[in-house]
Amino acid sequence: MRRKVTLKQIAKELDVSISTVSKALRNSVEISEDTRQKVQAFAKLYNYRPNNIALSLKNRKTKTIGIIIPEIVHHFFSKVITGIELVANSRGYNVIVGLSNESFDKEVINMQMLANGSIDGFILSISKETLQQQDYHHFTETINQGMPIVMFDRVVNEIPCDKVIVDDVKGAKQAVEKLIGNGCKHIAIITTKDYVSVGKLRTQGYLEALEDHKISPKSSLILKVDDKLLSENHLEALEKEIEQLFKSNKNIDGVFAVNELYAVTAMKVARKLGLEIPKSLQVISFTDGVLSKHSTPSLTTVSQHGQKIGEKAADLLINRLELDESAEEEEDIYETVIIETELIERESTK
Amino acid sequence: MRRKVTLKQIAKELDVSISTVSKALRNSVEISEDTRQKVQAFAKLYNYRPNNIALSLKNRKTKTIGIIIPEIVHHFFSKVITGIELVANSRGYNVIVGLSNESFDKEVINMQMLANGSIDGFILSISKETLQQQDYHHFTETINQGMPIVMFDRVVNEIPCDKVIVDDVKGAKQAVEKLIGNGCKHIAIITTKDYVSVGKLRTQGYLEALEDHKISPKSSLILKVDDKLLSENHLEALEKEIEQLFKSNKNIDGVFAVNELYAVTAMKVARKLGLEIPKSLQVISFTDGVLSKHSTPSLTTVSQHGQKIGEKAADLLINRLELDESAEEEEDIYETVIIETELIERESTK
DNA sequence: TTTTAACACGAAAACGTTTGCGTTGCTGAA
DNA sequence: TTCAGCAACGCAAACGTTTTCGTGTTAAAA
Repeated sequence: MRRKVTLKQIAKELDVSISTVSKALRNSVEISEDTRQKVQAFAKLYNYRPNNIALSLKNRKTKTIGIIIPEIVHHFFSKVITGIELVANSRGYNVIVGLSNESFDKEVINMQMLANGSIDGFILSISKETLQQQDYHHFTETINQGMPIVMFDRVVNEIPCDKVIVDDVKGAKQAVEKLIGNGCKHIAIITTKDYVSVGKLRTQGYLEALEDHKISPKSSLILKVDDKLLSENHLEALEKEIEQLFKSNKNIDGVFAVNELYAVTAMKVARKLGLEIPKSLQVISFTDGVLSKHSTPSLTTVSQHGQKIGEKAADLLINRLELDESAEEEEDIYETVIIETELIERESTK
Repeated sequence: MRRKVTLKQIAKELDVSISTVSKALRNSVEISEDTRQKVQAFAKLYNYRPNNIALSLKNRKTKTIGIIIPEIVHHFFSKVITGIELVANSRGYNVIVGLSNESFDKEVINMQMLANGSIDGFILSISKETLQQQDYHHFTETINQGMPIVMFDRVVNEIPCDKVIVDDVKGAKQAVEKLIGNGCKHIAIITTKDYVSVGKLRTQGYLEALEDHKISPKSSLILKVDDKLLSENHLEALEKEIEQLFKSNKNIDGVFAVNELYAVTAMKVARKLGLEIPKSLQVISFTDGVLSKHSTPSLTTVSQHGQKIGEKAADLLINRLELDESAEEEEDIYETVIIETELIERESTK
């Protein structure tokens, strides 16, 4: 087993100085053609690669991006990561992942673990607990220390950083308008509690669509599900809540759900109650994931283009990183990019 | 904006040497109570954290694990990452992710990017292209350089490293035996081409189960789907193939699919052909993901316990890393851990 | 022959730590 | 008074790079 070879070892072996080796490998004109070739041949033979850590220390940049997300077993987030990784890699960056597991503490700890030199900047989506507690000091602190952050999807406006979001209001509105256009008169929404910003915004879109079409919203048609029910272990409880919704509102002919799980569960319950989809009940869901495509009937969804979000976020971050480099003067002008949603029609609507 | 503070700055500010600061912060007895407190107070005030990169360089270890997987938008792989991240974090390690996208070249490049000092060891699952080309030099080379690798799920025996796998043969066999026990007489399998090791093994389990029950396998009941059809864009082609299978074998009463997508697609086709599940057709799938849980009917599956696989892999790797440390003498005894599969019964079987 | 310039290379600093060891200054004992 | 011994601290090396600034040699120009 031969350990990784260093400049020093090459230098010793060839009886030249470390600097000569370094320069020879970087094709410096200072080095004679002769030694240059000797060094390069030797380096290739021993498969020399510069030590990344040493470079990071010297350059004071790691060419690594830190990602903090609530969970990874989630179609949307993994799509975003795919996008980030794609552009990061093509621009010579690595990607290091931390999971907050929707917990404030883990979010803070994860950020601290990474902020001490391991990475050049963050791309993150805020955990629910953090949103609930509204404690954002760990974000502002890292930003103050000169480490840029790009937030996506779950963002908060107060924090000075670039953001990539979808227009949740607009996307939801379009979905509900689709239902209205398809003849639905009594449209229910299955959403989350309000502290989840995206849930709140999608609810707002729902309300705006109704309002625009002179339909007065009924609070009994708005089901705000507790987040605990999102975990896969509380399916029955979720089903119960939704069943209750249908039973106390027999005339529901359209459902807008803020995520796939709510939608497929609603379809399941509806089918149990004898409703036919899309004949007597039409369903649209936010978030275009695997479930939508393969459920029966397949779901009409509002696609968020997770991968595109990731790509854009990575581009924003790397741009800022490499801009800092040249013009050390940082303009505190932050961008908020809105990725357009897209209504993907499938079998759950007419 | 105050940049990250270093030992040097603290030293200068307090008019002591760098070593004094370092020792004071680490509570060395060499330092007087007085200065120790002064230093610690100052450090806390300025929120000093040792620079990870500098530590990595000095200690020649990064406390970071590199993961290379074919894709991340995949329930199984993201579950594995969750597991890895869980134990890695609890043991003080970070996790850096590279996606091979099932490509040999990207796998090699990704490994090279990380192997140059950025990480202490790899956890990986081999890309399909690599399996097809059977070119494993990048694995053996990194191992030769003293960087341990743990492989999971898609492994190859020739490579000297720890491995975490599920018993694909046994899992598949149990599934098929379940179908047989439930009265199925004509059981089809929908699998992949043989170079995908897990596909091959699961097929083997299928055959063994049949053999054990004196059922002679019929080649017409074995559908080996081309991988290209796994990508979400070739759904119709996949459906066609499966439809063909059903049409040329009208008596099929059981289907064992090596992944969820094949299974739900099979159910979809079957339903279209007028087959009732599970009455006239029972379906079991390998890989317990989101689809299984939420499809209609929900799928009976062979769960691989992805998270547990990740946890075990991380433990193996970190154990080896921290063993190297003390007893530099490495025993080349590698472990292959088998995570038991579990048959999760749902609505697609009687 | 002497000066100059090009050429080829080496020494050393720097990035931020940790740590073994050397160096002060002082106290107490001989 | 002298010296051992201790307390408290600083020096310097090391991790592996890159890069600036020498420095020595040689050949060409004066």
